[in-house]
Amino acid sequence: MELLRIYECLCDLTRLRLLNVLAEGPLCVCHFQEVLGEPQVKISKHLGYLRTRGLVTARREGNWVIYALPDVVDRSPELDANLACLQDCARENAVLKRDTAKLGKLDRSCAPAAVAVGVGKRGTACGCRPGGSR
Amino acid sequence: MELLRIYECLCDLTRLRLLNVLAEGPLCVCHFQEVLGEPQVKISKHLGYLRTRGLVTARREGNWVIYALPDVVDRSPELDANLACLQDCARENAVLKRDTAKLGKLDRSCAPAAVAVGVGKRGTACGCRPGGSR
DNA sequence: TGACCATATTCTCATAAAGGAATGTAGATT
DNA sequence: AATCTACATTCCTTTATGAGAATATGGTCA
Repeated sequence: MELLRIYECLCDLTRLRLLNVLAEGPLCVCHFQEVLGEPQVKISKHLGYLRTRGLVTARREGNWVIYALPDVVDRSPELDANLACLQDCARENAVLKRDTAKLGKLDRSCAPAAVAVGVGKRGTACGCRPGGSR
Repeated sequence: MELLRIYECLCDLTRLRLLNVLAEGPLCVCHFQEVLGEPQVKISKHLGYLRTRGLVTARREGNWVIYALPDVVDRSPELDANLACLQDCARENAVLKRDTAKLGKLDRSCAPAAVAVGVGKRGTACGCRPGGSR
């Protein structure tokens, strides 16, 4: 039951926050770390969880990995409905709103737009400094 | 976070089926048993789970207990949105559709409509025979 | 090649959740 | 009072889930 898999993805706070942030556009792992303020393992594992269940996609871009929601045409009706519902609910939710606000204040140096402009070629370090990997 | 509690309720198949059936109207436990084809403990425990989290209400009616979705005015926006979303998704889901169809074929002798008509007074056994409690 | 950066995986532990058997309970019937 | 019916709870076992520390991987840069 695909619907059930969707809800299993939604029933954890960290994953809810990840999906909420992703609704604003694709993002790399280090920016998730910064926005959520959670350690790298945690972020990475939950992104992996979402990925294996088809709730997000991932592509490598130089040193970092960009996660995104599936293209609208690729979404099942259930997924589409639930992502929309989550968006609705997020507007009344303190935690999710705070994350979204925090995201807005970042200069997303490794967001796909920036990457497309050539950051990938020059390969300067990613803009965010959540304290590094360890 | 209330939204999270909702998703925690939705991330189990049995509970999903219970809520889906409840969308058709209030129902007693023995009818849930019959529609889902699951043992009494399982049904009862999951209804308890939903109840403590405010996803359903329960009232005693003679020998049996009638469960229902909260009145629309009592629902949080999040709950309302997600119940509506579930309804949408249910229309494309084999298991949920089958449950709903099976429910339609029951004569719900202990449904509140019937109870209001006086079955409670006479107290004949409930229409369903899922094999009894043990 | 070797250092480095961003990310993923493995191991381990603690906690939670689901299922079933057996038993308890509230209210109705006789 | 004894019994029955519908439902809830307790106890136990099994399985799943989440978290963190440590380590590995894939790609980049000097």
